[in-house]
Amino acid sequence: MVDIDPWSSEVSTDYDRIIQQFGLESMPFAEIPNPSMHHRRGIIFAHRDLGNILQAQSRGESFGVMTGLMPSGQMHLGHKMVIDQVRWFQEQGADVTIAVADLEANATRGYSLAECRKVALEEYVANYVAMGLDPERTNIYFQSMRPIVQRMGFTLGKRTNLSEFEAIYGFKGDTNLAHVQAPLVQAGDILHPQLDEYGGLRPIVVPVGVDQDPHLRLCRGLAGKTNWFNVNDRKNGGLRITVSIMDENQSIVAGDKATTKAVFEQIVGALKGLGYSDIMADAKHGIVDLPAATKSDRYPIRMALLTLERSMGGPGLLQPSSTYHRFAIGMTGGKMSSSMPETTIFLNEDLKKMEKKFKRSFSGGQSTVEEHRRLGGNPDIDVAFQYLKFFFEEDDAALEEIRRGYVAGDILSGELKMMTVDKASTWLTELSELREQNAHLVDEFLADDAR
RNA sequence: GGGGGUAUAGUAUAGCCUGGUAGUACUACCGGCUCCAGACCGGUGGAGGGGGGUUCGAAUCCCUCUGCCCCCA
Repeated sequence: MVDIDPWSSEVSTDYDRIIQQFGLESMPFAEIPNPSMHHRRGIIFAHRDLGNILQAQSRGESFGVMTGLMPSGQMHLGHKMVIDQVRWFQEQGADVTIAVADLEANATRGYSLAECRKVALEEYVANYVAMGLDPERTNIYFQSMRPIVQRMGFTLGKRTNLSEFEAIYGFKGDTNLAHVQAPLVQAGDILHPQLDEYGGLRPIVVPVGVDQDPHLRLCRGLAGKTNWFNVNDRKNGGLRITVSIMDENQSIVAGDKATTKAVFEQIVGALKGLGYSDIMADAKHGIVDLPAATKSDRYPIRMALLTLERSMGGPGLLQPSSTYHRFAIGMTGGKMSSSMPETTIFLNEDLKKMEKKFKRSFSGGQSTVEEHRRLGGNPDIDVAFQYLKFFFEEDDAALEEIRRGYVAGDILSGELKMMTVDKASTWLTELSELREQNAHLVDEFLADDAR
């Protein structure tokens, strides 16, 4: 995990470094249809394989968005950011799957499953309802009630080992094994929506903060290792498909010569459907070349091969896509953390408490009025401004006007705080009303196996 | 299977040997300063894992359970 220095005004370079370090891709802002506030403001700054999602969407094919919740503690603004993104994907046509990590909360935090359920419904789902997710296309399930995710975690565990966990998570000999199981079950959570019973093969995107990337890297690695067919760049241009022979599929894809030949005929058959005229299959060397294929062809090719793999009895799992958002600064200027209530605002926060928190929040103002008028404030480190930017001011022009006013010294820090408090009050009040009004919908969000 | 260590406030820790007011730092909260916050100054909260024993009195000594750490096999 990379520490993100909240004091730094050179935030963008930090995030550039993260993109480098984590091997992420920058957000292709120009290609995002109907960009949200988070996209426009660069809050969502990177992704992995988002192209899969965008391609599926532009072709009118199905795609999904996945997230999870730990049913402990209260929902706060940090959670809102993720749900806003989930809702955006839903508005773009995604189906939504939400995992309640009750097994994990039970094993690592000592909550009973009954408590988990209560917290999940009353604290989390109630807010999802209020934040406008569509119950028709949202499925919330409990890990404990969907055994397939545990089974998948078990199976996927074959593709990794303790050394990798040590490297990714810093686990050591003293690590409780419940913490070792959790990421595997989580991989099951992320991948299982692709199963035929849960919507079938389609790209799934997981919006997260960068601190969650290790989970996704693991999950992508695990999924990739189960694939029977590889798609790689070909030296002379185009793409090359090779067959990955392992214990599980040896008898199916690599028996005698006749079997191998038949497999390659099937690969060619699957690719023909995509309209390539030049398919160079070489069963003897175990390769199929597509000289004319381009980078953007990877996705349809991959999907065709996964479909073929499934028809042959393989798991046919597509690596999940992901997007990465910046973290909002904590109220006190440091990190926002649910274990430190003074650093964030809860979605059911009392308005007076909220106001108090803003009044106490770190500012980017100067020491005296005179200095402030002369030098202006620094919105990059000013909590009130950052909260308008991340959460409460949807209007870009209005936000920019406030920013200019603050930088110019026309708006004092105290004034900016009051503006933010007003906005936050309105939002929290509306959210609370919506929670009440729509409480009856909570049940409709639950998957059949969660009722 | 055997042996050793450890458990103190939200966090990090002192005190235990030699029983007698649980101390410190950060955090939190309140006040001052400040347009506000921070910094700074002043103040206020909050704690010995569970059970049992010894004792007038136990964080401290003993037993035990539980959690965590380590060593040997």
